[in-house]
Formats: sequence, C-alpha cells, structure tokens
Amino acid sequence: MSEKEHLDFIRQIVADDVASGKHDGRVLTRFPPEPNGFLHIGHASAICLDFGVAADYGGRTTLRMDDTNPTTEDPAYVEAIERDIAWLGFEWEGDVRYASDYFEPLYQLALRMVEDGFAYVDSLSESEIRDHRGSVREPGRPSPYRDRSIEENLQLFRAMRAGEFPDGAHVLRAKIDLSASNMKMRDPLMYRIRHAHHYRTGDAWPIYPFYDWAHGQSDGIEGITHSLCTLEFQDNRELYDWFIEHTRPSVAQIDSLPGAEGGGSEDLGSWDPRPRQYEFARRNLDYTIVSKRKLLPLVEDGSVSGWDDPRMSTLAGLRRRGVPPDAIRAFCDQVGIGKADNRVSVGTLEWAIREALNPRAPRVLCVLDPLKVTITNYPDDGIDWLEAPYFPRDVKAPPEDWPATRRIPFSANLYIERSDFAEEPPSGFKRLAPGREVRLRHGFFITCDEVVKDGGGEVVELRCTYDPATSGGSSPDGRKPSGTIHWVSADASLPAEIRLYDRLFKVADPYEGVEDFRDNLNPNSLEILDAFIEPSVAEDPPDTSYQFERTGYFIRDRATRSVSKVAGSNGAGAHAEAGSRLVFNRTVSLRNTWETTVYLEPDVAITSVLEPGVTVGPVPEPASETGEPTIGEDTGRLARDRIREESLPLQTSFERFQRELGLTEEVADLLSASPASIDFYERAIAGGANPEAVANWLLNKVRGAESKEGPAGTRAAGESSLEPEALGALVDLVESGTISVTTGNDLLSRLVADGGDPREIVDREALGRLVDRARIRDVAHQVIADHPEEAGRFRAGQAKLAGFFVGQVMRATENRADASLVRNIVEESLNEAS
RNA sequence: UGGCCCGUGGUGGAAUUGGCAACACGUCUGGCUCUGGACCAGAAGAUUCCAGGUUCGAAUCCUGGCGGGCCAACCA
Repeated sequence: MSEKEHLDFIRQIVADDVASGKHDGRVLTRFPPEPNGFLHIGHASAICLDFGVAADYGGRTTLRMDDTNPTTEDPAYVEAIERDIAWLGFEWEGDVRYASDYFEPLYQLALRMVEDGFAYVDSLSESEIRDHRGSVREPGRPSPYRDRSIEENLQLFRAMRAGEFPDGAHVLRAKIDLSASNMKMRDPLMYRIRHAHHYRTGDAWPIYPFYDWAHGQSDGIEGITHSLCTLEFQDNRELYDWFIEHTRPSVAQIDSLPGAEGGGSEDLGSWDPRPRQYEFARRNLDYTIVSKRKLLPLVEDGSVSGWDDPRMSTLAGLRRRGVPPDAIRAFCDQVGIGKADNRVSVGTLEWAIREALNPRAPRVLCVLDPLKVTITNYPDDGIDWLEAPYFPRDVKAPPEDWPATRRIPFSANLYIERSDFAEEPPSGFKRLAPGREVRLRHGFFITCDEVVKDGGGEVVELRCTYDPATSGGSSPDGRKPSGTIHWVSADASLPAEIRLYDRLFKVADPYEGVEDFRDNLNPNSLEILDAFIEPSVAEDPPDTSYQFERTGYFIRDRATRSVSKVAGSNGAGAHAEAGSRLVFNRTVSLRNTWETTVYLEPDVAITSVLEPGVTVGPVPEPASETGEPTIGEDTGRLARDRIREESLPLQTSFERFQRELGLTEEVADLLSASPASIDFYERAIAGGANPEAVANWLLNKVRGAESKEGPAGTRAAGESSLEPEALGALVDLVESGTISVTTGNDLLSRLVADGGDPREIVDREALGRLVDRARIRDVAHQVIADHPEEAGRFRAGQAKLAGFFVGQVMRATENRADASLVRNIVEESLNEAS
C-alpha cells in the first residue's frame, strides 16, 4: 500500500503501538467470518482493513472461521469465503484457522474459570434467565444457582461436556455483575448444551461456546495483537477484556492445537501478547444490503438466482457482474474507515470500477436496442471487413497480451441504437436525424434519407446513403459530422443476450418505511435485451471484460442461451456455438452526461422536495407544571439543585461562591455540585489566587486535560496527579504574567500527568513569559520570511491568516511569548513589510 | 430516570492533537477527441448539529441541549 500522510484512527493506534515497542513491534490481526453465508462488499471493507493494517506495519493476518454455532454453518460457505478472499487479493497467515479447532483448549480454560470461581453452571430455563437479566432500566436478579459450590459446578460442567444432559438443561455463565449498566456484563453465557452435528467436529461436542467467550480466547491462542471489529461490539469490549483478564492459560492447554509448537505445562499466567479490541463503523452502501443474515432470505425465497446473482452485493455476485478485485480494493481505500454511521453512494463504487476497467477493457461494438438501417448505395450482398483498433489513443498502455486491432464487417444492412436516432432532434442532439450525417464508429459517414414507419407510426427502418470516401473515419473534404455512433452489421453479427442490472432496492435505505425490507425490492432490477454484437468476441477468452463503446462495461457470463429467434444471418456468426447465443452482464454503464440518468441520485432530489426548509431540532416544549424535566431543559442543573436542597453545606457554598467570590450562578452551580469539588476549589484558592480565574481553569481546562487519553487503551480514567494547591499556584503564575497562558496550558497537562509544583518547574526550566518586543519582532520577521506565500495572502485580505502566524511564532518561542503581544506585532510586521 | 458510541459541503472523510476547514466521488463551465467515455483547465458547493463558556485564537477544550446508532439471542 502506498504511504499516506494521513492515518485513520485504527492505523494511528497501531502505529503508536509499533513505535512504542508494544509486543516487540509485532502486529497480527485476524479476519473472523462465521461460515454461514457469502462475503459481501461490507466484508471487503473489513478485509481490506484487517489485512491492510497488518501489511502496513509488517504484520500478518490470520483467517479464522468463527464456527461456534453448529446449526448455521456449512463447509460450502468455508470454501466460498476462502475463494473470495483469495480473489480479492489477500493472503492469510498459514492455514485457515477454525474456532472449532480450539474447542478443547477453550473447554480447559473454562474449567479453570470454574475452579477460580469466575463461572458457574446455571440451571434456569432460557426464559427465566432472560427474565432475571432485568432490563436497561432495571438491574437483574441473581439466579438461585449462582452460588453453587465450585465442586458442584465442576462436576456439572464436566457432565455437560460428557453429554449427560439434554439441550437447554444447563448453561455455563460467567460470574460478573447482575446489576451492571452494561447488559453484556450481567453474567453472560459461556456455553450452551446443543446435541447437534457440527460440520467439522461432528458429534464430538455436546456443548458449544458462545461468541464472547470463544472470540477473545481465540485471539489469545493465535497471538492476535489487534482485534478489529464493527461498532455494534463496543459493549462487548468490556466483556472481552474481562475474559482476557480472568483466564489463566497454560502451555499445556494450547498444546493440543494443530500446529502447536509443543512445550511443557507451565502456566502462561495471561495471554501474551494481550489482544485488544478496536471497533470501526461498518460500511453501508445505498440501495444495497450488507448483512449476511439479510442476504440469505433473498437467496432462499428466490428473489435472486443465488449468492452469486450479479445484483447481489456479495463478492461472488460482484465478481460475476464483472467487477475486478482491484476496483473493490480501490473503493475501500477511497471511503476509508471511521466511527460515524454512514451510507456510501454506489456512485463511488461505480467510479472505482470504471477507473479500473478503462485502461484495460478492449472496446467492441454492440447494439443493445437495434434499429434497422439500410445502406441504399451499398451492394446488397457485399461485405467489407474494416480494421478497427481495440483501444482509443488515450489508453497509453493497453494490455500487452491483447491484439491491437480486429476486423469488423460492414454491409448493406446494419443496426444502430434506437436512441441514436431522433425524428425531431432536441437541441444539442449530436446523433442521427432525417437529413443529417453521422459517423459510424470505425466506419463510414452515413446520411439519413428516409424514415420508414409501421402502421402504428413507430420507426422501423432508416434508409441511408454512405460516403465511400470516408472509410477510416475522415472525409477528404475535411467535413466533420455532428457525432459518432456505434453500429453492427445485421448480416454478419452475433445475437447476444444482454443483462442489464439496476439496483436491487428501490430506495437508498432498504430498511426504510417497511417491516420487511423485501417490500423495497426493485421489481425492475433485471432487464434482458436481445442485442447484436460484432463477431470478433466469439473467439475471445470467456472471462473478458469489454467496453461496449458508448454504453458501458460488460463481461461474458458463463451462461449461454439457446436462440429464441433467428437473427438475420448469412453464416457470418458461424463462430458462435450453433443454436446458442452469448450472454453478457453489464458491469456498469459509462458515465453519461447527456441523458441525465434520473434514477442516479433520486434520494437527493426527494429530500430536497420533501424537506424544503426543515431546520434543526423540535421546538422546546414549555416546562410542565409538575416540575418534571422536559425537553430542552438543563436536567443536570435540575439534578444539582435538588441535591443542594437536601444538603446545607452544598447550598451554602453555592451561595457563598456567588456572593463573596463574585462567581456567576452557572459557574457556582457547577463548582458546588459535590463536596469533593468544593473542597478542591477551596484549597486551590486558599493560596490567594484569583477565585474567578481558578474557577474557569478548573471547570474548563482541568476537565479537558484530565479527560484527554494517554496512549491508546492505557488511559487511566479519572486519575489525576494535580494537587489543588498546584492549580492555585499555576493560575497565579499566569494571572501575574509570570508565564504565558499557553505555557500554563502546557504545564497543566504535565501536572495532571505527573504532579509537581508549577513554580519549581517554571524556575528550573526557565519558562518565564517572553515580553521582549524586539525579540518577538525578530522571530515574527523570520516566520514571515519563511512563509512568503501566506504573507502575501494575508496582505491580499485573508485576515484570518494572522492566527497562522501567531501559531508559528508561538511554536518558535516554545509557547513562552505573550500571545496578545505576538498577535499585535505579527499584524504590524505583516503590514509594514508590504 | 440506564449504559456506551457518533454528529464536518449532496456523499465518504482530513485537519500534524488549540493556529490557513485538505482530499476524493458527485455537480456545473470551458477545452480536446472517430466513444456525449477518457483526458486537460476551471468553478460552485461548509456559520464544522445548536446555544452558552474558556482562550489572543475553538471543528478540536468545558457545560447544556438536539439528533442518530448499538445493547435486555441458549446468534455472531
């Protein structure tokens, strides 16, 4: 992958880890699909990330089948997944891994959890467990079996494993916290009893681990360093970490693994490297579904012809549609990765496809919707084989294994595209019309002399004359026709079936406004055309991607169709298989700026019509008389007021802050929210620092500095080494002008991290404020000289660039300069220097 | 009166961690062309969800509000 100056947030984390020498700088990621369906374009994004991140940092990626649910999985899916990833162009580390290969070590690990008292066997029914779990609003209740002895748990769990109980009789649960606000932590299930046949382990196991238990431990077993998954697993991360921290793996347990290196039975104590989970937003594509579970019903109910139906967003479908793998990779690269919900336009995918195909797809002629043209001044039984280049001049490096030209037949009977003729041409129309001349691509100029219609008034034939002097596309007299159109000989072309695919769903968001997303299926997503194509294609390799000139990119489908009607033929189509015709899938149309495709961005049009002036949120309701918080009210303030009503000291401080210290009500409110907060503030101002300034620092900057995270994943939330007295001293230093505000900011982060006395640090490091006008002016001049372009733009009126120069000067003086002074001097210097 | 996460042009997203709101797709001009494609040149499009606050300076920090997503499967 090319070096980018910008790193997405995942790569930033990995880059930091590598730089800090975590795991000795090793990176191992994993792609863990469940083999219960085909991979789709959404997975492509995850695959590109998992494999791409590792590759960027010299790491590797394992492919792991997350096959812990025997009832949904199938070896056919395993095969499809491997095929699709390989096709996409990625190579996984070693053999394919299977979670099912880890069933034994997982079980051993679980046994230890039971021994250590971190897991218990619960014998409640499924619905009872659900009931005991409580809701998001109410805490759960412990199961009556929660306090079984370790011995009993051990014996029961072993019996579960031995197959002594029927399905549903017991489960193994982690013993965590039934009242956790995170539902995932309310004693999550680790194992269920399921007497089911697993496609790999057969009937060896009557119990199967759940995702949360299996996944993190599998990461540990494989030595994964960065475990990337989608946003909906954010709540699971706390559990992931809990499991990682509470297991005690030993070499013996993972020794039974295929490919294990062997080696004793000593305790590993913990997983090393310790895997960490990071989440990113899944990629949604408009007019498309990216969910294996939603795609399955389409396959099952016959809405599509299979997982590889070219309308499907599956990699297999895209492949059959003719989308090259590098286009998908380019697309994933282009949209990148983030944490915000999104819906990418399919236009972006189409762009990537055209970009990939344009330089390498040979151009051929194919008429999709034929209109008969008779050349009246050409011999009826004549035929000319014209030499035509496969690539236009602007394709600089056509594929070397493809010939430069082919021959195409010209005869008295031709087909042109019905849309390339207009009896009454609109203005700007550059194609054929009565009396007009156009160029046939790679052929002659023709002029339309006569329009033949059927009884219904529909045009059925054009009678034209050609100019024999224009062979090769130009006329000796130098005249230029208004346009160039594609065509095909009716006497010597091949009949072809063309399948045009439109989006599978009618609306950008298939889940919008319906209970069943299938109600949003586009009934016209497939259009089949009887077309004619130049005969050269019959001899080409079957998987060739073409550009049909002026229409789009197409690929030959593996299917052939028997001829439904005999095409006008004199045997020139002899290369085609007798009695059959070729089938082509349209991969994507050409970009079309003439016929503005109405369907292209309908959602844009619709929103602008439906929501003309809709502004932000709803109008706040007036407060209700019950005093209950209503929308728009400051509920935090209400809560604090209520607490103060019941606590005299709090209320006293609240009032004193306002009356004696002159703080605003809002500031006093925040400061008097808790005894700890009041105490901290009182101690900070005890040294004589300006109360108002201290309050502002405390409320704004200190909170900001404390919430800033350290190196990814290692943040110790709420931990601060800042002493109140130090804050008071710091504020005093700034207020008295001893140090600059910016130095104060820097110092604050250091105090929060490491503690200390600001006065000492300032003395020791000579951080005193720089107010020497001459010094600052020197620096400013230097900065201006170094940035002539910006200086010019400032003088041209871009006033906000002053901030840029202030920043540069501050940097040059290590933040010691007085910023107001700097701004002053910078603006002065900028103006005088002109 | 739950927890967690997320709001930057139409779309996806940058902003070197408080100092010029990048880039790409799309749109619109103009040029070139034997493809109304490609290519070349240019333009338009953003009070960074809102309101306050801190700061010389805020997309970024603080407070509150609004909006969206996920979580109560013996699925993953």
